[in-house]
Amino acid sequence: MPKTPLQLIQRCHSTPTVSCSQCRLASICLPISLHVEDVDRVDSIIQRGRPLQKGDYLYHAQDKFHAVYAVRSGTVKTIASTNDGKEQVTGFYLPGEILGLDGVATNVHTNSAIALETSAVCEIPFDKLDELGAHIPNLHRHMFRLMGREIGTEQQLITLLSKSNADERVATLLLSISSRNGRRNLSVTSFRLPMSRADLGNYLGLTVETVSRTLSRFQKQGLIEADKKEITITNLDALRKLADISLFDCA
Amino acid sequence: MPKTPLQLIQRCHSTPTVSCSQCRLASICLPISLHVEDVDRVDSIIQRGRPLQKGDYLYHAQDKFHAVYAVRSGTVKTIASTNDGKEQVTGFYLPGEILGLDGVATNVHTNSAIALETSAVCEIPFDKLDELGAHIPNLHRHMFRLMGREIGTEQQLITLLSKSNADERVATLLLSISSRNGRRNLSVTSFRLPMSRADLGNYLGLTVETVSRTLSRFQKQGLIEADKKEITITNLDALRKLADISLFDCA
DNA sequence: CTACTCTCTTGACCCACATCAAAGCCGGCG
DNA sequence: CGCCGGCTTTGATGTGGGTCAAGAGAGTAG
Repeated sequence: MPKTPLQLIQRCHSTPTVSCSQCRLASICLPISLHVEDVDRVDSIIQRGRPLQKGDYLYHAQDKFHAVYAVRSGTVKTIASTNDGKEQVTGFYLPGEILGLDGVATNVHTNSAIALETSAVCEIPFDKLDELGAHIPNLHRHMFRLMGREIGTEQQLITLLSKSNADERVATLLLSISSRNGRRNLSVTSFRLPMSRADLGNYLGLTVETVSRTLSRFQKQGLIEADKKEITITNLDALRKLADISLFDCA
Repeated sequence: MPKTPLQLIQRCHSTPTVSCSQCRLASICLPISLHVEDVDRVDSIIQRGRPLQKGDYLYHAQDKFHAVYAVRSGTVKTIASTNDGKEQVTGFYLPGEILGLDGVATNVHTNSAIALETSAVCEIPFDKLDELGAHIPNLHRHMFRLMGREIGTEQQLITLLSKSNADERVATLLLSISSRNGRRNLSVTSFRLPMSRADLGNYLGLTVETVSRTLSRFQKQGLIEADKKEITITNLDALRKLADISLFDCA
């Protein structure tokens, strides 16, 4: 039975076509191959969620956990709240990425997920996915990889927060967003930062002011051009030299 | 078929007896019940590793991933190295805890694991565990919980690193180690910090000096008594008030 | 016993980033 | 149009914790 190379589906996903009417799990997750009929089986349990507007909650902390979510378009952030009311942005999720894996441990979401802009999200019931795994041998391993990747990403963020200064943090995040947009190795590349300076700062453990200042300085130094949320990386090598820790580049 | 309540095995684990000659997975992981024969099946794939001396590596970063490890006695730390040679302590693992889940995503460990003192560790081949899951329905879900817990723990550390000052960080860690030692709600409790001040600081994103100063001040304020690595919490409530973020208390 | 090393503690100083403050920019709406 | 509220930028000032330096213990080897 022929395998479905990921490349194909992924291309379909990054430039959506009519035929790609449903999210395809295989295209969202890590690069392994599934049998064609398995891809279909997996896809059949995926629900297309209603579109999210900016500020809409996908789920709240304390909600019962029943599904993970794949971002089709737009951007979603996850935040965790501490006892004393502080909020920590724990992740940004771009198209093709999976969120909602918090909650697997306790069956309750520990984060809230909020759309940063108009977004489309697919819902993947976790129990059904788990059941399907009994018939599709690779699927469980696949899900483990998914969670393992989340662990890896978080460890890199921990290192970043623990060991880096403001320049390194901001540079790292710019490179991360850029490469997750598929602009991995272009020497000059521009993209949109979908989140506010406040969200950026919160995620990176910095204040709004520091983020803003750092971006301004990067611009003066000719590393980037920044117009509000539109960013152009003009000196990739210099930016890379700043960001010794590569966030999200693991897999 | 009767279920094996976790309580029983766990008690066996925390005060090892002759009959508990092998680590029992069920006793190490999250509180779910397995059928008795399933517990045996799972245990049958577990290898008892050779004892580790202080400073010994359990595995190195870049090693091929083939197993996760359960700490039976002693303490193990995991560290991640950045491109430019900095090292980040990503976790401390006490008896009954599982490490090695980094590497699930890429089949290569991204951390190194090092014994902080003489330690005994069991090796659980991941592939075999995964295979067993086909016969033991709960097992896969169990492993998901395990990884989900790791994700939760890391998110709490991220919040701690991003939002807290030195006092909060140190207080949080003390409470975490204390409760993981089983001294959860005793108003006066003492325990041993198995890691050096340097490791503590590295983990918490602080310098050795700051850790030392903070502990000294806690002592002056009557929150704790500290004699080198021996710690006694003398004012639990005050310490709790400092540490708004509860590390490792999720599950 | 001394000498050496490693870890921990304490003090003095300094700097990166937080905080406080103010002004610019932009979109929405009456 | 002009007003208002949110987001961003920039400047001025303050401070928590990093850095540097010097001892103090404690363990180990000789």
